[in-house]
Amino acid sequence: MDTTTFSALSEPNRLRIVELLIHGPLTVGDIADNLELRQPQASKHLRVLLKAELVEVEAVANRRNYKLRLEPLQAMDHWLEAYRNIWNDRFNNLDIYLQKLQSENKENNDN
Amino acid sequence: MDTTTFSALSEPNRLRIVELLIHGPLTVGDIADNLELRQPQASKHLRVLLKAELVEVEAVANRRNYKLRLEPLQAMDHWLEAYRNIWNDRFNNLDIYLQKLQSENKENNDN
DNA sequence: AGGGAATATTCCTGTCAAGGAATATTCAAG
DNA sequence: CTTGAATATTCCTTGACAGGAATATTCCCT
Repeated sequence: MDTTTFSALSEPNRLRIVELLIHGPLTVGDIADNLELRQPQASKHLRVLLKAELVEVEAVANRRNYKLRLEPLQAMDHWLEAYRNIWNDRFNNLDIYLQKLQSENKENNDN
Repeated sequence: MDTTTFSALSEPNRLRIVELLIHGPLTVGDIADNLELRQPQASKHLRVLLKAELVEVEAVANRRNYKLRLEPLQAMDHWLEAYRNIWNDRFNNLDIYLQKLQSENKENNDN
């Protein structure tokens, strides 16, 4: 897992940008307006997201359409899998434990 | 989604600590040895992970056993869900497209 | 060609984080 | 109660990063 993804998302405004772009590509100005950022800061944050490959640009005339890239998020998802296994196991163990309790309880009632 | 989790994991050594603790609780010294960190740096990184609630401590005598906490990772997993939906949709669309191509091809062969 | 809109870049400044080195704290054992 | 092991904390220095303000760039339109 590459820390650049985490690094890019550790800045609140950049996280908000990523969350905003989930609905579709947006222009720098639109992003700045939506998040109440000044245009230069929006540009700067987008440049970081670009280097982290969390975003891609399409230039159309004067404007730049920034679009979300899913690959780094998929990598995160894949990285999480090892941990997901842990909490799933724990859930399963709890489940088995409860079933065991229940069957023991049934036996007691049968006596 | 809280940026403190991303922030904590954006430091390579801290990420390595989290990846190391997946196998079970470890002592500060063990962590430092495993990752070839100096003890004070290990302590400092653990303090950050502690504040981010990615880790918890159990003091036993002289030592401190640091143990992974899954909640922030579960939160990340939950946050990713919105994006997972996107790439699943895309996969489904591609799948449907391929099925459509296949059935059209069959029709052509039938003619 | 010139003006204005959209965006990027630069410069400056303040803040924060990380590593190194040294020191403080806490605990068990003799 | 002293020593040594394990850990935390402090101080210092350095580098990265974010925001503000100003400016540069690129493009369309007339």
